[in-house]
Amino acid sequence: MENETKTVVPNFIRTIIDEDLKSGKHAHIVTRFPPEPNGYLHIGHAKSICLNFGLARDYSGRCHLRFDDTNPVKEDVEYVDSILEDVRWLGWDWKEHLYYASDYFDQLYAYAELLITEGKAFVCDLSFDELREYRGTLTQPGKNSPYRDRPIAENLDLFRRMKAGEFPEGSKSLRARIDMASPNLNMRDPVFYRIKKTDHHRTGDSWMIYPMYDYTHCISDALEMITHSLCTLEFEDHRPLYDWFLDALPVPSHPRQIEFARLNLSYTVMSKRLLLEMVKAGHVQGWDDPRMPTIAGLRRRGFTPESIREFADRIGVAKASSMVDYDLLNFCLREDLNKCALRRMAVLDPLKLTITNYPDGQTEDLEAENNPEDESAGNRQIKFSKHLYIEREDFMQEPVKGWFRLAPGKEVRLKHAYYIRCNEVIKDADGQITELLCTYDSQSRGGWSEDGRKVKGTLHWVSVAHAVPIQVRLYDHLFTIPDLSDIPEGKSYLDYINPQSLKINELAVAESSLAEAASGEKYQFLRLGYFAVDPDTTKDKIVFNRISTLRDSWAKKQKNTK
RNA sequence: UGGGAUGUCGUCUAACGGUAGGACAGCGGAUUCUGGUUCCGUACGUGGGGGUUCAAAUCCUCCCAUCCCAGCCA
Repeated sequence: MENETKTVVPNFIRTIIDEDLKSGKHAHIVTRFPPEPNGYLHIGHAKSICLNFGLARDYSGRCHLRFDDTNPVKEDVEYVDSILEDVRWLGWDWKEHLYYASDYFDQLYAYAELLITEGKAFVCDLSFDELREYRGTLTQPGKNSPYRDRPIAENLDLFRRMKAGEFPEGSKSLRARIDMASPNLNMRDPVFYRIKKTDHHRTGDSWMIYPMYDYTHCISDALEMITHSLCTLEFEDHRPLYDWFLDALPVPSHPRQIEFARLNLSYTVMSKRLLLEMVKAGHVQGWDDPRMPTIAGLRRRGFTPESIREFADRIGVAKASSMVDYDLLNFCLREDLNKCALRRMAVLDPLKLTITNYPDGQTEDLEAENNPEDESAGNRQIKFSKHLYIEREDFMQEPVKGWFRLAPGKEVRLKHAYYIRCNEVIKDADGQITELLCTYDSQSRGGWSEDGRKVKGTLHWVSVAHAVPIQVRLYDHLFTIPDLSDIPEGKSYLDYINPQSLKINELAVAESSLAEAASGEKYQFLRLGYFAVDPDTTKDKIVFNRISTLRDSWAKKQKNTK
């Protein structure tokens, strides 16, 4: 990755960093990616990961990976593990800079006592409902809590007893003394410690109280000497609080929070809550279902880390909410795989084709390049014989204008093999085409002839005797509409799940070299698309996921003329 | 209707007072043993009204639209 020499496109965050470096405010930058381990990472997180780690790389700074694990009720080690794996898989290295907010619990607690001592925080006995009432509304100011002016000593005592587990959950909270009349609700004496008698996945049962995000995040950033703390737009309103805590405490630094727009991708959802729902309700088969926008899903589908990083670069970063076209992701995938995926032949919807003038029982080995974009990928042998399969779609009884695939009387090239001409069409009682009888030109071995004859159509094919049956999973968008944030009243995103998002093809056959295909390998099936071997693959059944199709200008043309 | 933010080709994103550029998508063409790739060409945009200025996407002003905020979630 260090070799990626690309022209960096400017953005507002780089502008800020450039200024901070130039002015001497910072000698080097420190960023961080701070996931909460309460779900799997998705491509929206990938944007943030690539942003933070990418900035650190480009500016020779560093990027921390820090788990924001302050709510044991929602968090789990399963998620910690998956996040670690996903970030690593994406190609990033946090080196020794792996942190957990829970590592700061002691320091955080000490700071809280300090805030109390300085009269900047108080223990409040208001219940959830009362608190909501006292908070006021968007247009009306809130009211001071009756406990707001408790003596410092009492606050301290109560807080210590909260810590000791003397009070039930919800009965007390620690709040900052700021301003109940603030137009910013976050500043209306926000709660920043609550009682939760839940075991934490790292600290076990040692804590009865847990600090909240607004308090924890800014201090964690400060302790780690983060210079630029990047987060999404919805935290803009929290920045005053971020700054308030840091101003109120003797922290070693005061990072700058900068907000950017989160990624929205067309035809999918990007909320952990919704994704979790999809998993739980069985609309998909798990977090790593190849239709999911999760890193795990994309990985299983066959997307490469390179393509996702490229995608993250290309979408850029700005403050305006936006929705990125899924086609850009496809483009990045194709761009990457075109360079490195080995070419193979497979037929998804086989139609039998017999070469009548080819010797019975003969088999030939034909030479085929593995990748026209990369000579070093070498060649392989493919088996040719009298009986073949071609794609049913590649034959048309009565060809339309512009058709240059197979049709009665027409000559086409079988890729890497021979020119053939179709002489006869065999149908069953229902009129279904069951077989094509063709003749081949033995002089065109390798798919080329000396006479300069123009044969425009080239088909992929598989020898019947050597065909390896495969299962192919064809995917489409998870949802039927591009913008899931724009759902009419009374409808749910569930109403827009695409029932066609997965089609399983059991008819497909592949050339013999694919018999040993191993999980995770990616190929281009000639003229069909990019495919990855799914982990469901067993010795008896090879399973391929279609990652994406190839561009298809013929299909496009047909669509346009209709 | 309080506060915070944002409006640039269909989409994403540059331009920071001086020719509105790039990418994806689109369209057209060339090359091609993948109707792939590659290459070339082409169309398309500053939310609106006022103002400042020789000059405005950029500065001022009014308006409009969209997004976020009333968890002891992050």
